[in-house]
Amino acid sequence: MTEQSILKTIGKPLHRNKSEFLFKQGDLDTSVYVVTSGLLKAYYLTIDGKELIKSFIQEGDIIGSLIACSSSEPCTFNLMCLEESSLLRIPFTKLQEVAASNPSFSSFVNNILIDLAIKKELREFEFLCLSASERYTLFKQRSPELLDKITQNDIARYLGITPVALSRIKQRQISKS
Amino acid sequence: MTEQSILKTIGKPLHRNKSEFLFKQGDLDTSVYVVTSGLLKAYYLTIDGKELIKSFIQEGDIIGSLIACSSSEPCTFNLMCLEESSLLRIPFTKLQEVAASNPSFSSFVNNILIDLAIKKELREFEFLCLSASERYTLFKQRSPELLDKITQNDIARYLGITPVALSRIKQRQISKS
DNA sequence: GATAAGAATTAACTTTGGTTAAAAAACACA
DNA sequence: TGTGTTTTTTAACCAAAGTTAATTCTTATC
Repeated sequence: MTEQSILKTIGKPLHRNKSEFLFKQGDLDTSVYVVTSGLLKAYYLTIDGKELIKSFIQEGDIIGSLIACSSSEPCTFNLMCLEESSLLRIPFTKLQEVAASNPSFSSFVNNILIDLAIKKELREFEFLCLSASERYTLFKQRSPELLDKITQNDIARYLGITPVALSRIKQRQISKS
Repeated sequence: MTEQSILKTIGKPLHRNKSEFLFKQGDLDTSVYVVTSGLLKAYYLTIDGKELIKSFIQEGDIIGSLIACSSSEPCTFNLMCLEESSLLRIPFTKLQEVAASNPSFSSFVNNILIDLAIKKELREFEFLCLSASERYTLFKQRSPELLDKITQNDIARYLGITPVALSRIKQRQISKS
């Protein structure tokens, strides 16, 4: 049995329309979601109502609140569909159960965690070492498929700047090339 | 046998003086290091010679280049001692070997990875949602023990700003309180 | 204690990004 | 096609942070 087929066996199929949520900040959701199709965004809402985007989640990606899963605390971010999406919901405990009795599945979970940690390290690198303009260039290179699916507002909020600032950056980049 | 004693069994003890390196950017080091005592910094060096600090590593912490370990690519950062330090060096493959045959050690490794991913997520949150001044306040709250061990220059490079900017932030915080 | 080296502060100036508001452009859909 | 909504751009002004350089403070060492 492949890992993917195990996921299908233990996961419950879910469907959400555009703008619908899987969970919101403060919810207690200890599930992990595998995206079968569609597009989602994970984002923080600050006290003063500002939205900052953690990540975009596409087909094949896996998402969930690590903090909620590992210590049953409330989710610290929102998970919302940018497009109609199909997912599999898998309780984190179920994932641990299967991993405990199946070594190859355990190392599969391990690799997912390593990939996640690497992704977050890369993002740390980008915030530490790159300017907003450089981060935007990198985003265009790495995720060209997202450019026409996501609003510029959302790209800005993913890069950690305001939409106005991103618009200016684009102008600067055009005039300098 | 506890996980800690397994680590001691499979790890080679190492000792480094202040300013010495465990590895440098570009090295191919697929080991993981457990810090027995001392203090280290993991940092990036940009092409134009700027230093940006990923993390400070203290007693009990585990550090290594995830990218190097998981795909045998060169390390993307430097690991240097800020104080004389004792460590255990453990080849990543060895860690995987033991995990493959020992379920409880496997879930131990799993938890380390989850903790790492959570730490990096927190840092992402801070860069996305907080100002430099707020990040500095949080750093003081969370790591008061580091304040007198680390230069302000290094704190600034950890917060993603210049030492000059941090000095200004301190002034502003004093005059506003 | 004197001297040198490194760390932190301060100042002046520049660049980048935030804020607010208005205008233009793109999009949705009745 | 027309109307309303959302997105993007532009402008003006302000705040935060980078850069460079000079100065002061600290620390280490002889």
